[in-house]
Amino acid sequence: MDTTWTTRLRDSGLRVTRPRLAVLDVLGAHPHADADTIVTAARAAHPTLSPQSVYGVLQALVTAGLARRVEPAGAPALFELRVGDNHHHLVCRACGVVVDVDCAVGYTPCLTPSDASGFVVDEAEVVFWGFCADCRADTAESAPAQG
Amino acid sequence: MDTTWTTRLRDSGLRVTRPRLAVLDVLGAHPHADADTIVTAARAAHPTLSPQSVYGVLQALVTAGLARRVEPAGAPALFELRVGDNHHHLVCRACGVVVDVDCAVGYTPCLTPSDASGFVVDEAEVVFWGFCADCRADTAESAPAQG
DNA sequence: CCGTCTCTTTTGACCGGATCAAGAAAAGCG
DNA sequence: CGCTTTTCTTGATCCGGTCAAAAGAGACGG
Repeated sequence: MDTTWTTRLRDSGLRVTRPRLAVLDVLGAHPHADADTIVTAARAAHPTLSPQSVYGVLQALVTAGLARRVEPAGAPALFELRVGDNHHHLVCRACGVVVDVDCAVGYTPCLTPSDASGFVVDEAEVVFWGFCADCRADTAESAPAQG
Repeated sequence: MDTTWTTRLRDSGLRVTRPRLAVLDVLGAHPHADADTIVTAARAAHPTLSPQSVYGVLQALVTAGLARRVEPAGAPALFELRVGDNHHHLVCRACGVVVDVDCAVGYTPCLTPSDASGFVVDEAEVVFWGFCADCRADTAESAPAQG
């Protein structure tokens, strides 16, 4: 995979460095990792890696279009490598786990709001909130009824 | 309006206090205000109001279902009074202005992801990102092409 | 293969938004 | 009016993330 990442970094005009390869490798293994998780996991490959370096790497990757930043409300930012496809996220209110989902109707039904109010919309970000199978079982007796 | 708020607070089991009425009044005038804006504006009616008090009031309102908290990525949390209807938001990447939009198809087309992966979904949060009419005019020559 | 330049990483301080905890004040009720 | 409970105030604290300067490593030319 390092070969692939090397190519992709070069194609994006970015230098190939150990911190970047380490972060990319972690993102490949953890599809929705937050910065702290990335730091911890990436240190397996690069023990002296600092949190700030990871922030720098992530920002470079996002700017280059190699990674995408997702910020669920009330949670630290997550990073993922799947870019370019219009997929969305399913977030568990209890454990915070994030799962990718394709848009409900196949193409992009939500990309056109009923009234754009003069806006030029370039992205529709959809977050489905709920409870995953595991947490639903755990909290079956005290499920909050919302909305 | 105070009369209405008084009734709604009582109906929700909350005591009627000046800070709460002040915050509700501000939310009525600013449909998508952040905490800082609320503090500043509410001080017109209650000069000694502290930021922490506003946070407390907002949390109480959200818990009681009188207000809703919205957290666009990269921006401080916003609060709005429109609750219960399944409306979404249009956010300008340049100036940050937020506009309400009804869901594209009238009812809730996005509430059912194609594959829920065992999740029980209770809310679909949709954020449309783009540029508002004013900012589109301002940045017409350097519009970023994304996605 | 080495020197040089530029981009990255590292280190450290710093910032804003938000939360937590304890005492003072006010709302609600009899 | 006085009591009880909720709420507001005050202050400290936490966390994720950013900013700036200096050390280090990648990439290109010789």
